[in-house]
Amino acid sequence: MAKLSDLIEAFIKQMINDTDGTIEIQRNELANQFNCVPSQINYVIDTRFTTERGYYVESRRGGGGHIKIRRVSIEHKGKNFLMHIINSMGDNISQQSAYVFINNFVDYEVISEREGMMLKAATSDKVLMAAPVEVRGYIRASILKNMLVSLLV
Amino acid sequence: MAKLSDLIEAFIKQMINDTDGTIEIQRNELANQFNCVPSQINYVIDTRFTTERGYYVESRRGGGGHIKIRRVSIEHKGKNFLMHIINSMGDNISQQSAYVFINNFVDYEVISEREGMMLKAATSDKVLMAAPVEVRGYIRASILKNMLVSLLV
DNA sequence: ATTATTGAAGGTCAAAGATAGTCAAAGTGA
DNA sequence: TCACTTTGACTATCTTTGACCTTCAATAAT
Repeated sequence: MAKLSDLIEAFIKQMINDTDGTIEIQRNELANQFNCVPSQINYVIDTRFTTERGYYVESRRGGGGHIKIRRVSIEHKGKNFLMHIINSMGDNISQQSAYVFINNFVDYEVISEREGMMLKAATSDKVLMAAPVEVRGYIRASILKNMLVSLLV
Repeated sequence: MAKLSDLIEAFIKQMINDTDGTIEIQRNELANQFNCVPSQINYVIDTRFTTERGYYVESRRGGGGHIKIRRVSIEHKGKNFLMHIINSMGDNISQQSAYVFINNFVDYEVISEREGMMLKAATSDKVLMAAPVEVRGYIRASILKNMLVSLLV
């Protein structure tokens, strides 16, 4: 018997294929269809629909809450390049290192200067000051990758 | 009934678009149309049509009372407007609140949709997961403001 | 003319309801 | 054994509801 998570993964991918690349699900409802606990949906999303694999995920809690999953397109050559770089990034990145990535993207015209500025603003040390020093690099990596993937949507 | 608030928000925005930017509603009447309690109208206004989000709200009680919602005028678009909003933002912002800001900027055409996506990507709960929950709102506010300021350059 | 009363709005706030997220222990299988 | 999966108790966030409060305009009472 195939693993439940694999089934859920396949199901979600099918849904995405059936649409134009974006779906919106309700965690509880989906968990119900698969007879599993709701948090298993999170597990599937966290392990299979990551930025590294080219997915952009948003969610909202409370009444009317939902999870939105978008598959980004990597058909264009610039996009493919970007995806490779995202995959090569670690999950703990310094400001300096982030800026090197960003400058390169601008140099290679993968992103615009304006976008580069926004990326730098979002990944600067200054902006993460309120975060404990041990986790800044992780947050920065997460922000950087998520923003880059959002550009591929 | 899921997403009632979103429906009401959309309805009000539509009304505003259909006019020259100012509408006058009666709380009870609107609540009636949506089959909800009157105070839900307040909830929608308080969370989506605040001054800092580009709307000006006035109201009057008693007989003939009403709520007037005005969208900040076209003349105030652009850098000054953005700067003004940035200054009025608190320093602790939830994802939901950030997204409302961002949606409004896109609506106002102060930023592009692509830039809106990047802002959302950078201010999502998901991306700040590694930060202690008590400081997330502060980091988010910092990211949001810094990114917006970077657009003013 | 002045004041008191009343009914018709809108405002507040906190509890209850509805979702989703987290984390770590327990289970599984190669 | 070791990495991956499954579960569930606990947490965080957003929405809906309702009881109670405040304000205003019209008008009745003095």
